[in-house]
Amino acid sequence: MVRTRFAPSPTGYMHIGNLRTALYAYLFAKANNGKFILRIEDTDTERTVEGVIDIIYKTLKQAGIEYDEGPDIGGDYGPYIQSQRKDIYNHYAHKLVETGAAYYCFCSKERLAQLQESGAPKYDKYCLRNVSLEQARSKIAAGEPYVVRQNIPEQGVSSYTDLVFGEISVDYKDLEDNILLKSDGMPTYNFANVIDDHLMRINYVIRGVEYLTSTNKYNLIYDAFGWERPNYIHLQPIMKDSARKLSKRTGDASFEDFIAKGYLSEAIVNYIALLGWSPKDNREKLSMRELIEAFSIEGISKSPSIFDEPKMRWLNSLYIKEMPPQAFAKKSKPYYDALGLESKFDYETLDKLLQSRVEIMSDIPEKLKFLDEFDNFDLGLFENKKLKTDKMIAKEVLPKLIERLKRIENFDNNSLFENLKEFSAEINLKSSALFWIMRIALTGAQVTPGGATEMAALFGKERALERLQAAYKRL
RNA sequence: GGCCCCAUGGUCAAGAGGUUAAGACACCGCCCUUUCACGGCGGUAACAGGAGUUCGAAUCUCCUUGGGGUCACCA
Repeated sequence: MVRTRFAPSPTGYMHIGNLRTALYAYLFAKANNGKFILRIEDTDTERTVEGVIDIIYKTLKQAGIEYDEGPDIGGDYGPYIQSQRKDIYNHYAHKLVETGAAYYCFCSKERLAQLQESGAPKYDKYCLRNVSLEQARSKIAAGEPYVVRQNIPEQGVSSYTDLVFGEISVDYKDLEDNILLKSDGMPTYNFANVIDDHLMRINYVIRGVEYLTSTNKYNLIYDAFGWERPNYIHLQPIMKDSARKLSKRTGDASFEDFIAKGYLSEAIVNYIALLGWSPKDNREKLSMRELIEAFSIEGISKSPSIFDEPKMRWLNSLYIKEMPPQAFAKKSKPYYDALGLESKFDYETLDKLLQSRVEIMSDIPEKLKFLDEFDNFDLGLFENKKLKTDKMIAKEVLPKLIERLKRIENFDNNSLFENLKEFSAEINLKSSALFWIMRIALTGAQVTPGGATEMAALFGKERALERLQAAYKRL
């Protein structure tokens, strides 16, 4: 049974890179009928931010990434919050010391700082060499603060096979005796991840490349306990540009920012799935179901990928177009309300016009700008070289058009269109030219979410005539 | 700087010794058309550089260059 996990530390908002890591771990588990576990890594009490755990729950839920075990839903291997597992880490830390794979260290921060200043490349194993286990135990019994350090062999090479990068070997001399258990009794990531992954039966560890090299150290701990090492899948980061990682700190959008911007969660998930992984076929648009079916390690990229919002926009527009009208209505309403359109316009009509033209929901205000920016539009817009229209022709046509419209009862798009098409023949003007003039006079905008008759229908007879008259007056 | 990793168009990416080097986004053009959008058709654009190996290299090896990661009582 494949078991993967997503193990965020609750230190800030969930950004796109984190979400993608969670997504891949989820997809891999589900692609193999396995389990996906959520674990909260809050061992750094300083950096832990209140309330972030809820954001994590919420974001995963919203993104459709369902975990089988986790803090809020339980499971057989809990607790799933590291700060609640302190005793477990302590137990194993002392056990590890007994095996010789770790040792107690009493060095002060000052000595450590001095060591570093003196140019030492890493910790010098002072306490391993100068403090016997018995001495250490009595110091601890006496209440002296201590940490537990990993005892990295002084010679040799460590290696393992990453499922995407292949064999990764590192010389032990390039590895440091990192702290496993801090003086506050909390474990560091270096220790907790191993203990928990083993205890929680995680057999595929999927995480960022920043752990690619240090995984060699973690394997030493598995070995010391006689535990089976998991499989590893390391992921390159998502970049803002070729030099910078995407990060909340540099003001890059988080999942919820994109949601707020009017992206659909399905589109975001779809897009980030494709950033660093590709299916064997050419599909670009995949549902969660399809992602699960298509996901495989071979498709994972070995190089970082740059986040490209225009492509996500395009994907989003695909999802918007296929939304049921009611779903679109639900999303568009807040935007209409914010523009103060309530009771002025028929939302259903607006929806029909906009659903195929909007890429992300927040495009709506821009697309509807012509509704209130009308009075002083540029009269030069009447000029259209291809259709051979200009102000003069508009001035000539508009009064006739107004008279004609006055006599039309049905102000729905189709009736208007048929009627005015005939009208254009009667006055001997190309229908496209007539519609151009009419649309400009009606909206004052070069670009509108629909043609002349659609705009007229949107305004309704009374307001359409008012606008046409106002435009005529200015000519 | 030491160590580890990576390198195909502007971006995402197929490609695993022999291809006219896919496809998508973006961009440009044409068509459709009551504007715009959608849709359809087409176009511009890439194997970082240099040595090898080989009959043959985007694919294998080495070097250079560029980029990323890592060297915390952070994860």
